[in-house]
Amino acid sequence: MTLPHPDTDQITLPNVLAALGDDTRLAIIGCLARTDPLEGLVCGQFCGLTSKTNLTYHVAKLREAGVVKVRPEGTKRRVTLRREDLDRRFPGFLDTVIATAVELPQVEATLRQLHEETA
Amino acid sequence: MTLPHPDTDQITLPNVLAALGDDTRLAIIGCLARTDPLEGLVCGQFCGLTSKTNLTYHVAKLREAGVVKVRPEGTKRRVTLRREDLDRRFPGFLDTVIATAVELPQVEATLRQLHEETA
DNA sequence: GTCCTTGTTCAAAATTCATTGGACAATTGA
DNA sequence: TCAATTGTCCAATGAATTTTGAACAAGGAC
Repeated sequence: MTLPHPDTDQITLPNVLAALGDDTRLAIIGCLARTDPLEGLVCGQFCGLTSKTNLTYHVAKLREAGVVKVRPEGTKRRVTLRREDLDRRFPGFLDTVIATAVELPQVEATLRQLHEETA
Repeated sequence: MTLPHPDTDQITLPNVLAALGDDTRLAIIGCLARTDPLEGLVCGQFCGLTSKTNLTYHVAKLREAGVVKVRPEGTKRRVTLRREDLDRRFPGFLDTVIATAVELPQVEATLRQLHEETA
């Protein structure tokens, strides 16, 4: 089962801005920006941010806006940033957002948690 | 009576994104981006977008987020983009937003209306 | 097969946001 | 002073968003 994603040229700025104008979702982006772009993260790794159910909701918002790609892997969902697509559509935009998003306290906390679990 | 504006370093990305993630407010930004940066526009000139009361609400949102400056001029309110402040805080961000915002249909319509009135 | 993990779905509740209308304040101009 | 212009304030409504919990599905490990 593949999830619906907008084509590159169907990504609109109002949608992207609305998707990013939320603390939880901005934190998700910040986390993704600080991990291997190809690897991404699976939903469960954001559990420090909010509940499982709520993550489903927020990740779907980001996916529908065209900000992230969600690829099923068994029972997991691998989430990656659509960097190239966003760069082509709104050159420079993602970089400036990321530059600030990576420093959000929620992002620090979530990533620290992940590191501890890995160790 | 001067209206409260956040200092440059108090402008936060979550607030700015939330402020811009709305069609009416994005249209206001688009209109401002296509007018003399020093002149700006007065609230009434956005009346094509929505009601007078509603404009007060949206312009206040933009002001509180640090996106625009609102300067009283008699009974009018002159609205200008805080270009330098936003550029210093999030380099490149405003440019990419504007590049898309200026082409919104609502912006075209509103500016056409203004031109007709002037003529 | 049976558990465990991961995430979804659904309906409900809570919260936030956007919009409206009426009354009003401030300034300008006649 | 009087009227017109411009915009604010307030309370209420409507709409959209976010959050929650319980039940469920799909896949992996055993």
